Parts: sequence; C-alpha cells; structure tokens
Amino acid sequence: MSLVSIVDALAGKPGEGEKVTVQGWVRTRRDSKAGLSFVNIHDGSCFNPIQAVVDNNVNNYESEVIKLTTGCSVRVTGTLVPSQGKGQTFEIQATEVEVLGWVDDPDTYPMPMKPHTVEHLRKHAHLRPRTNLIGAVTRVRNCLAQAVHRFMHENGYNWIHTPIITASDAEGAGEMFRVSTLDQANLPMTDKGEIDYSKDFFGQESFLTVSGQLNVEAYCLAMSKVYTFGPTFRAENSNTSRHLAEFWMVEPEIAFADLSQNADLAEAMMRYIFKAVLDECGDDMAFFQQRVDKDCINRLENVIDNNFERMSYTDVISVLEKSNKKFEYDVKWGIDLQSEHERYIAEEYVGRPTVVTDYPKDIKAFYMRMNDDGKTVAAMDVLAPGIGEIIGGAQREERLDVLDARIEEMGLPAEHYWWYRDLRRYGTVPHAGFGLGFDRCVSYVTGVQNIRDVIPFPRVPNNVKF
RNA sequence: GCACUUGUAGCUUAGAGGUAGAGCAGCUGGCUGUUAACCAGUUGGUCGUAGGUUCAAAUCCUACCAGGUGCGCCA
Repeated sequence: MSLVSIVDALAGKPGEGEKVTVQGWVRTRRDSKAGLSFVNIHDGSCFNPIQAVVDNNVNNYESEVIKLTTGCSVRVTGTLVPSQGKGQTFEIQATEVEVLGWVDDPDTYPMPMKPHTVEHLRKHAHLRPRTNLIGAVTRVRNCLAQAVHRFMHENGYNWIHTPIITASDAEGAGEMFRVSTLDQANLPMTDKGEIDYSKDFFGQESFLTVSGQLNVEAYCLAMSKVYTFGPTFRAENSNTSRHLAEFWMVEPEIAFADLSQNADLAEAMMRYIFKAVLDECGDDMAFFQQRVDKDCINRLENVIDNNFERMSYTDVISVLEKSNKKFEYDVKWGIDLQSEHERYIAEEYVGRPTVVTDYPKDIKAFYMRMNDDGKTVAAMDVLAPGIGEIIGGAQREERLDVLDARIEEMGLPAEHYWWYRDLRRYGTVPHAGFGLGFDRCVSYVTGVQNIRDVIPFPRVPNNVKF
C-alpha cells in the first residue's frame, strides 16, 4: 500500500492495479441503492477530485459510506484502476473507507457542493479553500509566487528579507500602521503634552512597512541584483476591489540599470510567471476560463507573445486629448492619470499591458530620477487591462545634490533619510526597480475581479476577521 | 473619506401595503457505473436589528448593524 496524492493517483503514477491510499475531503457522493457509491474526493493537489468506487462489500458501507456528505474527511484505500466511466482516467476501487471527520450538521454546512457567491465565500474564509474556485486561486497564486522566485534565482537575483517593522515612510505619503507596545489607556506624555515615544519599544515611533524599496536599495548597491517579496501594509481607507490593507509585493532592484532596462525586467518577469501558470496550472486555468473569465487564457498568451506597449506620459496625454472621449476628469499635461484614463489607454487604445514612462515630477516620489528636461522623472507604471496599475517603478535618483534638492523641495525631513543619502555618498551608481502588486497580478491572471478573493485572509478597512 | 446600493429558509432568490413561494442543499424512499447524476416525497422562514406611519408592514419612513459597487489614494 502506498499513500499518494490525488494528482499522482489521477495521473496513474503508482501504476495500474496498484494498491493505494488517498486522503482528503468528500466533494460529492452519488449512489445506487443496488449497492454502489461514487465518492469524489479532493485533497488540494489538483483541480480534479478522484472518484472512489465503493461497493457494499466494504464493511462500513451501510453504516457510514452512504451517509457521507460534502466536507467529510476520509482515508480511502483500494486498487487504482482505469475508470469504466467517463470524466476521469483513473479511479479507486475501494476496499476500505475510513471516516476521519464527519460534518457536524450537513444541513447548515456553509460549503455544500453548489454555486456560491464570492461574498458568501468571504464570510467563511476558513472553509472557502475547499471550494473549486478558491482551491484553484490558491494553486495559481502559489505557482506565480514560486515562478517569481525561480525567475529571480535563474537571473542571479538575491532575495532580500527586508524588515516588516520600520521607522521611515518610503514615500513621505501614505498612511502607516503604528507598531507600539505602549499602554493605550495610559500613554506616557512629554512636557509638551505629546506622546513620549522614547518610552516605546524601539525608543522611537515605528510602523509596519509600506514598501521594502528603500531597504532593498541598500542591498542593491552591494549585491547588484536583488528583490524583496513579502507583505506590505497601507492604512489608507481605500474601499475598492483592488486594494488591501495587507498585500504582497515583489520589488526587484537592479544596479547599473536605467528605466528601459527596468521595464525590460518587468516584462520578462511577467512573461515568465504567466508561462509558468499556463504550463503548470492548466486545469485551474481551464476552470477560470469556463466559469470566471472566458478571456483569461488568451490574455496570458497575448502577454507572452507580444511586447508591452511603451508610451511616455506626454504621449498618453496627447492620445487622451485626441480621443474625443468624454472623461469625468479633464485631461491636461501635469495631472495624475485617473482610473478612467488608465483604463482607456490599457483597455481600448492599446488592448494589452502598457508601460507608461516619464511622469511629471510633481506627481511622483522624491527618489525618482530627474530627467534632463527638468520637468519629468524616470518613473514607469505598467497598466493592465481590467486591473489598472499593476506595477509602479522608477530609475532612482543616484546624484546626491539632485536628491537633496528634491527632498527639500518636497518638504521631507532630510534627517530621516541619512542612510539613504549615504548610499549616494559612497559609491553611488545608477539603479532602478519596481514594485509588482502580487495580489493584483493573481487577480489579472485568474480573472477573479475582487482582490479579496485572491488572498487567503483579506484585510480591509473594518475587517480583520479570521 | 465620498457617492450609490443590498439584507426574505443553510445557500440562491420571487414577492413592491392585505399576513411568505420556489430552486439547490439536507432528510426519506426509488434506481447495477454515476460525473456539481436522475425520479418521487419531505423538514425548514416571527422577511438584518430597533423604532415609527397605518385598521393592516417583508413591502413606506428614520436610525443602527452587516455586505456590495463606483470614485479618490495607490500596488
């Protein structure tokens, strides 16, 4: 007897006629009173469940097997045989069915085998991974994450574990979550009547990171090719289908590189990880294509086969102005692009991911490299149809005097950035990087529209359940 | 943060001033191999909560609670 995963069993790996054991959860049971039941079992190893054929010679057939309902956990032992029925290659002719866990009250089990709304699944986030949809999302998400690491590794990048707790705000903007061990009911105060953070755990104010970028730049200017991949946190009161308070970002940083090499890397990485999904998650993608978004596979193939469109911000503005389209927000050089503008460019004008470069300096962060025109910075956003901004990046300002001027111009506290400035004082080099919103990427790949359904336990304003 | 919108059985929903109906799930029975099986029967709801209007409220009004969509901010 050998314990096998369902993906291996369905592939016939143990060999025809071999005795195997699988463990998992019941998805459906169909039976014929003549003495035969078909129990479909999933274990998360692949999209399809395996069918166990159980006849009434099995000793607990009457007492247990015909009482199995969706969600029960079982261990099934039997012979792996080619299926007599359609729909699967191999099935298990069961000789033994051990029920590990019953479903308490099948009438109120929240995940019966029927169509559910994503809102209902969200309310039962602890049970939703048992569904086809969330199971498939989970495998695709894993595939994408593994592919990111593989791509980076194969291309000589070092994965840097940048800190989660930080004292600095990466962009001088954006709300941060405070990290504190002070007694909230009895806060220590200074003579000035302000909260005395010198009494706090770190002896100063500290927060959850909004980006690992500044830290990873330090490692970039030593290791040359680096990236971070971890959770980030934004305390913004954003209520949309593409924002989370806790989300995951991939942030590569390359030394001796400019904006165009940065865009090249972003494109190569997306191609690589999308190809991995098509190669490794065919059944899951077929499901998304059938039930969620009929274009999802075409969309990935399209990205793999075609270059991203590249346009400067200035060109985008002129396209928008000439579009004759009625926008809610007026288009004029200098504005930040609105969702409606980005959508028009990515979805209607180009029809595939588009890299927009060289934005006006006034709408971008202090660390982005000033272009020779003195008006724009070497920033880039990758706009994906249906999602909007999926990547934001820039060539970094490596010239200390220009960086200092920008920090002052934007009224930022220079002392906070002393070590970031040091990187420009000691062996500075041109470098560039970007941040890929990993959850948005999963949403783009699967076609699942709400970002809350592509992360296991979503954190959004007014909701930290589970 | 702003605007809009929705709460009816475990789930999905019909009902739009006159006292709640269905499909699925569950349960019972039937069917020699089914594919989110099929056939027959059946349990289950003080209509999100609290007020108010009315002879009468699931239905109209107010507040609260819990969801959703869009916008802003961004990834």
